[in-house]
Amino acid sequence: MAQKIKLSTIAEALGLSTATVSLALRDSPLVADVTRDRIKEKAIELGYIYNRRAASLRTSRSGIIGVVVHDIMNPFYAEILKAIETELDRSRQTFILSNHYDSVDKQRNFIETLLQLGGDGVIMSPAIGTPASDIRLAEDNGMPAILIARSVPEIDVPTFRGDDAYGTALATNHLISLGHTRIAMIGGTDHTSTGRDRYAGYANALKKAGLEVDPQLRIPGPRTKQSGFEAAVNFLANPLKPTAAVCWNDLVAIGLMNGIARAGLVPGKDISVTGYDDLEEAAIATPALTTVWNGQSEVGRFAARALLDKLNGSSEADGLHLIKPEMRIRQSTSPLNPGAGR
Amino acid sequence: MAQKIKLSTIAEALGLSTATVSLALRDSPLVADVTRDRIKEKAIELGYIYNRRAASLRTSRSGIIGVVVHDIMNPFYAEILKAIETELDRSRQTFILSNHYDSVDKQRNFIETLLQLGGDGVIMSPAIGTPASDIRLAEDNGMPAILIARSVPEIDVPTFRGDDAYGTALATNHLISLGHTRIAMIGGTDHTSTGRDRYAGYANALKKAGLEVDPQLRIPGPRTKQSGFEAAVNFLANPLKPTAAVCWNDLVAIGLMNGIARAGLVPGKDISVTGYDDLEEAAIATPALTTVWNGQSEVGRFAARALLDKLNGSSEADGLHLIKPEMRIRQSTSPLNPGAGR
DNA sequence: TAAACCTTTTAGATTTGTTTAATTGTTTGA
DNA sequence: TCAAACAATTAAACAAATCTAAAAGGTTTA
Repeated sequence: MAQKIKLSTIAEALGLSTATVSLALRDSPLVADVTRDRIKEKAIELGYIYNRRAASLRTSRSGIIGVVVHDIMNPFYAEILKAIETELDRSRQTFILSNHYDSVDKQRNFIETLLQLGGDGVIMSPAIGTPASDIRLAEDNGMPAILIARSVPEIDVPTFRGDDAYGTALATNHLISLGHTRIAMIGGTDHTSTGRDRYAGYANALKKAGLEVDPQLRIPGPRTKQSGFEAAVNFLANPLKPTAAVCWNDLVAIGLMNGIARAGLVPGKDISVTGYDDLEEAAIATPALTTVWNGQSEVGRFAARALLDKLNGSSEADGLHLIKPEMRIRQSTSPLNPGAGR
Repeated sequence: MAQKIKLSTIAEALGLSTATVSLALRDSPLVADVTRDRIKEKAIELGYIYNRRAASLRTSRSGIIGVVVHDIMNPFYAEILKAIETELDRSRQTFILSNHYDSVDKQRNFIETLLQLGGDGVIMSPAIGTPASDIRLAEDNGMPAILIARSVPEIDVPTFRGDDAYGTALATNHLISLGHTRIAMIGGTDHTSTGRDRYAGYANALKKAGLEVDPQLRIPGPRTKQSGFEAAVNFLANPLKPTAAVCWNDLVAIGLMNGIARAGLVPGKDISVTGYDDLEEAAIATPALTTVWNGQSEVGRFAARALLDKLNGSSEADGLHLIKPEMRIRQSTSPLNPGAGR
C-alpha cells in the first residue's frame, strides 16, 4: 500500500484546511459549491477512504448495530435476519452478527465487544437464562437493546415475538377438528418463556376440547431436524399410540416425518404432523407441511424499525409486542382414520 | 448512562497517569504488580469499557475481520462459517458477516465499509463477476483478502475450495458403476469457475466411460431446494428418459427427490440421485442421500488460519488450495433396474 | 559519596476526523 | 458612507487511547 490518504492529504493537495475538506465531504452547506466539487473530485482521484473510527471518536455514533441470535444457521432466525438486513440497509448501518448457542457467557462477550466497538444498538434473541443485568449493561452504556423471539424477566425494552400460546392452540385445534384425540407434542423445553407458552397453548386447547393432557405425550428435545428424526422412534413406541403430533417447529416436524417414513409409515396419512414457523421449505417438504406462520419477517422488520426509531430519538415502543400467528394447512395432516391405526 | 468512564477516570481516581493505566490493563511488564492489581480492580469497580476505536486509531489494528458469502442462510456456507467462527474465536477477532447475493455492488459496498472500519482482513466467497480491482481495493489498502469456494481471474491471494471436477467425476462414476447410462446434471451455471469445473468433471467421466454427453441432459438453475423441486417436472418429462441425476448440491438433490416423490415415483429406486456437499441433513433425508463431501469445514478452517497467519506476518499461502472431495454412499442411489423403467 | 544502574512512572506527542469560535472579505440596508 | 449582516474558510480544541523518550525514585557499586 502506497501511503495512507487522509483528510490532510486532500487538504494539502488543494491548499485548503482539513476542516473545509471534512465539511465538504459531508455535504455541509457551509462550503461553497465549487470548493465542494473540487474536494470530492480530488478525494476520488486519490482513492480516499473515510476513517470511521476516527470520526466516531468525536461523534460517538459508529454506524454499527449488533445482532445476536441462537444460531444464524437456523432458518427461523435466518428469515428474521433477512428482514432486519433489508430494513437496516436503508439507513447506513453496518451490522455485526453473532451466534450465542444459548451460552450466556458467549452472549455477554458479544455485548462487551459491541460496547468496545461503540455499537449504536443491539437486537438480540436472548440466550436461555439471560440475566436482566446483561441487558442493562448495554442500556446503561448508552446502547439501546431490542429483544426478539424471547422475553427476559424484569426487562421492559421493546420486545417482538409471535403469540406462542395462541399459535400452538391453533395447531392443536386443527388436529382436534380432524378427529384426533391422542396428540403428542414434540421438541422444545420449559426453560424459555416461548417453551412454556407453546406448551400452555397446546394443553389448554386439549382441555377446552375435554381431552386429557397426558405428560407422557410430551417428548421434549432440541429444535433441530436431527432431533425430530430421532424422536420418531420414541413417538412410534409410545404406549398411548398417538395419531398426531404438534411439533415445536418445522425443522422438528420435517425430521419427525423423515423418521416416520423411515419406519415404513406414511406421514400425513398414518400420522398427522404440524410444524411451526412456516419456513420456505415447509411448502416443498413431502408431504407439504401443515404449519403455523409465526411472522418472522414482521418480527425482524419491527425490531429493526424500533431500534432505528430509538436511535433517532423519536417514538418509543417499550414492552411486549405480540404478532398473531396464522394457520397454513397443507398435506401433512388428515382426518383420523379409525381403521388405519397401527 | 451516568458518565463515560475512560482511562483518565481511572487514572485520576488512583492518582496515576493514563499511560500507566493503559499499560497496566494490557499486562505490560513495565508496570509493578501491585499497581496493576489496583488498576484492574478499580477498572472493574467503575465499570470501565475499553474503547477499541480510540485504541485502533493509534495501533491500526481493529480486531475486525469481515466475511462475505453469497447467502449465510445456505447451509453450505453456514457450515463454512461455523468453521471460521470456531477458528477465529480463539484469537480475539470480531467478525462481521454479510451476504452479497451475487451482487458485485453489494459486495464492493461491504469491502468499502470494512475498510472504513479499519478491518484487519476479509474472507470472501466472491460474487459472480467480481472484478480483480475489487480484491485489489482491499489488498492495496492494507486489508488482506482470502478467497473461498470460488476463484477470481488474475487474483493470486490464498484461495481454498473443493476440487469440483474431481468431485462430480466421483458422483458420475458411482452412477455409471451402478449401470446407469442416461445421467442428467441438475442445477448450477456456467458463470462461475465452480460451475464450469463441476460440469467438466461430469462430462469427462461420461466420456471416459464411453458414454455420450448430451446437452439436453443438463438442466441448469439456481442452487436451492425450490429449484430442484421445480426441476423434477422437466427431468421426468425429458425425452431421453434419464434414470439418474447428478445434482449441483444437496439442496437441489433433496428438492428433486421431493419433486420425484410428489410425482408418485420412488427416489433412490426408480431414479438414482446424488447430491454434493454432504450437509447435515443429507443423512436424514428420505431416502438418505448419496452425496459428495466437499470439505466445508476444512475450507473454513484453512481460510481462517491463512488469514490469521497473514496478519501475524508469518507464512504465506498464496494461490489455489484444492480440498479433495470424498464419496458418501447412502440410499438415494441403486443399481439400474432395466425392468422398472417408467 | 557520587556514579551507575535498575525499575517504575509520566509528560507530551500522535492517530484522524469533527466542531466551534474566530477571521477575512463582501454585500446590504439605513 | 458606515455599521451590520453574511458567506466562506480556518485555527485550534477535542475525542480516547498508545507510544516514546525522559524523568523520578530507589538500590547497588566503585
